[in-house]
Formats: sequence, C-alpha cells, structure tokens
Amino acid sequence: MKNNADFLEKVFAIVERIPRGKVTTYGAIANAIGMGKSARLVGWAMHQSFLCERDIPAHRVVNRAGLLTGKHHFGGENVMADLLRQEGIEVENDKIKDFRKHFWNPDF
DNA sequence: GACTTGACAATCC
DNA sequence: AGGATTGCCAAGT
Repeated sequence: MKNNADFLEKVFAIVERIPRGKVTTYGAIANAIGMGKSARLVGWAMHQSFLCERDIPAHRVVNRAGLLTGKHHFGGENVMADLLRQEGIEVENDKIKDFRKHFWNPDF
C-alpha cells in the first residue's frame, strides 16, 4: 500500500509541477492527493523535501493565507520571500500579495 | 510504548 | 468578527 511513500511522491510531483510565478497551499495539495483533511502532512512532506536531494520549490508552497510560514526553514529570514520575488510574485511582509491571483490549483 | 510537536485547515463558540 | 478547539498523520523525544 505504500501509504507514506506514495503520499510523499504525490506531494513532490505536485510541487514540482507548480509553474514559475505561481503558488499553492498545503490544503490544496492535500486535497488533490486525497488527504484533504491532513494539510499538516503536506508540511511534513515539505520538510522531507529539504532532506531529499530533489529540487522541490517549496518556496512556492504557502499556507492558505498566502503567508510564508516556512521561510524560517529555508536557512534564512528573507530567502523564501526573495525567491518568490524572483519568480515575479509580489511579497510583502513575508506574505504574498494578490495571493489569490498567483494561486495555482493542482488540477491534474 | 506513550506523549508531544509540527512548513495547516476547518469548525465552533 | 475574532479567538479557541478539534481533526489529521507521521516523526521525534
């Protein structure tokens, strides 16, 4: 049944599919995978992505409020925000402006 | 082996 | 409208 491993694979696949300049939320990913009620697992998976060698653009994944919740985990204070700005996303006070506009729905 | 914590979210009061 | 509580799954202590 590959429960946990398959879950991780799905998360990685979705995050890697996020187009440049777009962002998504943990809940959206969880919902797309089928674990809709377990958004925390997505956050856990993202932490695994850092341990993994894969280039997971985790900076494109934020919480439902568009707040850069995981910026502290990028090894810097403004690293995540800066990355998003390079993508063309407007970030203000560690929060994505027009988050709804940049939101990418993980619709397969 | 049990309890607490965690990159969240939805609901209840 | 805003604060508090619960749900969910896995890992770390």
